[in-house]
Amino acid sequence: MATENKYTSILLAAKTLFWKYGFKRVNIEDICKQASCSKGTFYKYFPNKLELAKRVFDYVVTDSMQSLQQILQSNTQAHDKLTRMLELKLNGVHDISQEFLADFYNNPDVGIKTYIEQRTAVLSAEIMQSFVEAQQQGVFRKDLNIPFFFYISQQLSAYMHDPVVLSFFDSPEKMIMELATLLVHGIEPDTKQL
Amino acid sequence: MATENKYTSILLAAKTLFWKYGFKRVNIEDICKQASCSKGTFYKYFPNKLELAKRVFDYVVTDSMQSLQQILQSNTQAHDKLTRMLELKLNGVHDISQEFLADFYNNPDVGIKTYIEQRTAVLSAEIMQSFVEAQQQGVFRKDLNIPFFFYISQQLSAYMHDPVVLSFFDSPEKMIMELATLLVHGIEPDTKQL
DNA sequence: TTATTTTTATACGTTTTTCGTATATTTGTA
DNA sequence: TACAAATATACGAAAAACGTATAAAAATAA
Repeated sequence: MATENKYTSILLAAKTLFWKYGFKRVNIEDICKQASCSKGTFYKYFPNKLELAKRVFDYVVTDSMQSLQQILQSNTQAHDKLTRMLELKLNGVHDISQEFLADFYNNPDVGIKTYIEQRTAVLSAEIMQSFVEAQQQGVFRKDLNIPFFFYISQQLSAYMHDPVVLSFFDSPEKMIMELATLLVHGIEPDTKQL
Repeated sequence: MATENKYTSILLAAKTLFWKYGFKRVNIEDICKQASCSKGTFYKYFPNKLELAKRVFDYVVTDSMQSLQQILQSNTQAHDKLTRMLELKLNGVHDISQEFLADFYNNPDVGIKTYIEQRTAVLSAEIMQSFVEAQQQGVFRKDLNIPFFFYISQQLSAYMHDPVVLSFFDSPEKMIMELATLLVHGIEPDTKQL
């Protein structure tokens, strides 16, 4: 209970700092300070910073994956699903600090490169599967090219932080709405029927 | 010419990195990389990181001060001036990375604390003087308490990054407009006349 | 071109920071 | 009171950053 909380608070503290400053700019004592724990407690739960980063990475990936599943399986319109998906990327996996990924990825540790590649591959496969299942349930039109759509929506969501793009809208939320509306006209089963 | 450009590019690179990560998280080679120069060139123009930070601090302060002067002396309504002033703080001095200031300020270097205090005192005096002059030119009502108003507007602008406050508005820009409008009703010479 | 200056790349010894471990003390809890 | 968990702190070892020096490369001027 209490240990679970300590563990989680370290995980969350690390996530916050890694997202903000990247991997190599953050040291263990920064994390301890943020998590309000001592160094001893940290090393009780995590062997080192790299392992911590792996678990943070896993945590975020798993968390985002669950959120995505929930969205896809929720009983709402495609438009609403899409809106929430785009919002999810804004705060989730896709928004992983570039520095964090770069630092993490460029680590001389031999295993880390393949680790991320495998983990990412599994995640992509799972996401794709979720889309396929949602498609089978009639969320998207039957002949929609899922991988293509997934790629396009990812590319578009990258623009969400672009100041120039954002300047076209009153708020990021409105941009997301616009984007969702735009995409839905191509994927909504009610509008486009075979 | 070229030396001026190199010097400036280092200054701007340092500003960017300090704003993003704070003082102590950034090292010389990060700055060199960002400024596309070698370590040798860096040490040609700057004796060390602390002196660099001082000059960055000076640069930003001077730059913001000039912008403020321009705004106060521009031929526009008080409302417009105020809007632009609040926007200025959003991107300028007031928005100096908290980490940067904290790191910078907490530096064990003996001189740094008094340095910032003096520099800030001078800046405050100059800003106050600018306000007084603007008041004499009829920008604000004659009996407005300038120091009080300055303090209040600074306090309010601190809220501009508060997510909760921002949630009341569609965009930060709208919040600034609201805030300016709110304040103007108390300071606009046309509305409130003796 | 040649001479001069500027910049780069890199190696280096020194200092500082960070790592990970260990231990005594304090805190919270059956 | 006993026991487990967390803290604070000290420590040596490893890594990173500092600041200097120098030779090669690039840019600039005569």
